[in-house]
Amino acid sequence: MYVLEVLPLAVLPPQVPQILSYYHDSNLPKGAMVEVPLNNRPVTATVIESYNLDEQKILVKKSLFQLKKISGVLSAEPAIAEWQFKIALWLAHRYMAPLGLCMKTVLPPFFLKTRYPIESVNLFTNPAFSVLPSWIISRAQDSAGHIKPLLKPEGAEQTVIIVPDGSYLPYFQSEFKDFKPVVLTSATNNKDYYQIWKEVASQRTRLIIGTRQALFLPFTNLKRVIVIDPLHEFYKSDMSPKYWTPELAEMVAMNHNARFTLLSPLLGVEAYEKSLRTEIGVSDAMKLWPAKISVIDLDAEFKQGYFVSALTPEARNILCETLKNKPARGGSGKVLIVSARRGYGGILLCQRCGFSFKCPNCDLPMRVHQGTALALLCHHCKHTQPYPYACPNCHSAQIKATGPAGGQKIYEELQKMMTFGQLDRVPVLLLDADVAQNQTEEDEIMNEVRKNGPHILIATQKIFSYSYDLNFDTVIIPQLDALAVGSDFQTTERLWYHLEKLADFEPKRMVVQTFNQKNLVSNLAHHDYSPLYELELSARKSFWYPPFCRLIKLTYTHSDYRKVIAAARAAIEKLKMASIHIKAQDKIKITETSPLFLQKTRPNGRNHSVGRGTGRFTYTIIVKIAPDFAPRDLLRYVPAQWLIDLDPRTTT
DNA sequence: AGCACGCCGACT
DNA sequence: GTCGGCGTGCTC
Repeated sequence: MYVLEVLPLAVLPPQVPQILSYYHDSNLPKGAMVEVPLNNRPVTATVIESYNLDEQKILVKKSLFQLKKISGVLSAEPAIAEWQFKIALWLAHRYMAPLGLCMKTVLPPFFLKTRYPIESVNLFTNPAFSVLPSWIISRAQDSAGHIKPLLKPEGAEQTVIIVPDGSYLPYFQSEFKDFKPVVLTSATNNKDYYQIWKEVASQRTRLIIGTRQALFLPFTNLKRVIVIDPLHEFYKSDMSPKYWTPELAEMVAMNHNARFTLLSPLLGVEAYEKSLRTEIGVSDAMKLWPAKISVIDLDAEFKQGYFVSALTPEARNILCETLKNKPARGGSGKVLIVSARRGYGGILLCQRCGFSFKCPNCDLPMRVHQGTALALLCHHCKHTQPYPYACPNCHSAQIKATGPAGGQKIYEELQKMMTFGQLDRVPVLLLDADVAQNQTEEDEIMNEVRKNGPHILIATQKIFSYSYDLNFDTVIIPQLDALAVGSDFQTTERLWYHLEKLADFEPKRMVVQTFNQKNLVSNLAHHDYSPLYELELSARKSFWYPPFCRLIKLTYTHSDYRKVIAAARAAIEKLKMASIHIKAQDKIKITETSPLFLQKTRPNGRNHSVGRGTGRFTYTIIVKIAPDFAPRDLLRYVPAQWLIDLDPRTTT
């Protein structure tokens, strides 16, 4: 009789051991696949270790519980390679995620459906995390031009280029077509995926371009890992394990002793800080801001009473000029207006009593939208209701929309200008989540924009994905401040990032309207970041934010308000006790927020049908820990059912 | 996370 | 009587 230590490919709660023991009548190698009974249901599992029961004299565990027999063998040969185990372990450890889930994340979608080649090349001869410089090029303009010198077409060396999402692919695919790249995305079907897998394993492929799952391919001679636009928010996985793709990419690069390169429009505060301490190479290919920037002070405009439309008179003039002077200046006459919001305008407020119109489901402010008529739409649950004509609280008719103008409002303003002959008639296009509900619709709009001749495109942040293969003569930001609303300690950094991304459109003119960021913009124009980083770092230091601490986001969701409060109290109490118990009070800070009412996201089984409301409450606890404190030591005490997000992207 | 078990209300 | 909703607890 043998005992198998197996890892079930299922989600096990963090406080339960992730590796379980079963009986089997024969020996099985690591990576073999079995089916085991887990809580009376069959689950696939992979063998981690097996030993002969007779040889193992000290089986203390045996007294604690009755071992069960495995219910079947799916593959007596290893189906999971050592390198896949290694990545899964790293993910589980780094992000405090269930190991079985991490294993599943690493495996290809055709796993157990088709036999696939198991890695035979002896990898990982290097000690983990050997010191290897990370190269950061803080300029993404002409990305392909920066990458090409790194690639060597001869030999069998492999390079992987990681992009945030599929919209980056056409540009890179065509730029590197001489290298015959294979492309892997979440849209790749199983058959193609399998083909790519085999080609990569046999070193027939030298260049792989893909989204994050390309990091799980069976590289055999990986020499370069390049991450495009590493500050992009899409790089944070929204499903557990919530890994940060550039970090995973760096781990993969280290395992293969490959050169690791980040290509970003902005270095970023944390990388800047890292570059002060370590030997990472930073190369900034961008010395001058390409555009002539006009900064317009919205405060002053407001005081003068001109502030009635999304575009100030100066912005309108520059817009008119761009369209008029296009042939003379040899430009394309294309204008991009970056709107912060979907829809028509901001939120609705009663001017008399201050009543604000909130979503009956979510308790979040409704946004003004323009359909066949003006209406209110909840951006969270899509609930819609007619535009009110009076305040339901005080019956006053003085209802006013406040907040930044949405794309629809800007569109309307431009149409008016054209009707009154203030602006040349050119096609005006709108790109936001309302107009482009799927990729096909988005492609249609973007193809229209790419056509020759002047266009005005009003777009939300969606447009940033196209910064590699699109140019605009003029870029207008009606309200810069609004691009970072809802952000937290990273607000300033996000604004720098957005501005630098806009520079990738290589505009000749840029108009930035802002309330609070006048100095920021003029500093950017000189492209002198060090003082900005130093200032930002000192702010982060005094408020104890990354990189001076690490953040952990804990969330609890339930439909019953009282349960959320009770769970939050209990969790906070437990964590505080624990930090005293492990004598780490000075390394841990626990921040509690107020519960937020949210629309339920998925109607899954239990836990949410108390009362007749459809909503769910979410409570967020932010824990700050010192960088040298091991998160595991505290997170052991987090009660079950709390979601753990280590190094979260946002704190809300 | 799933899924079984077990306890109280409606109904052929 | 028992069917089934849903709260509770466990996973070698």
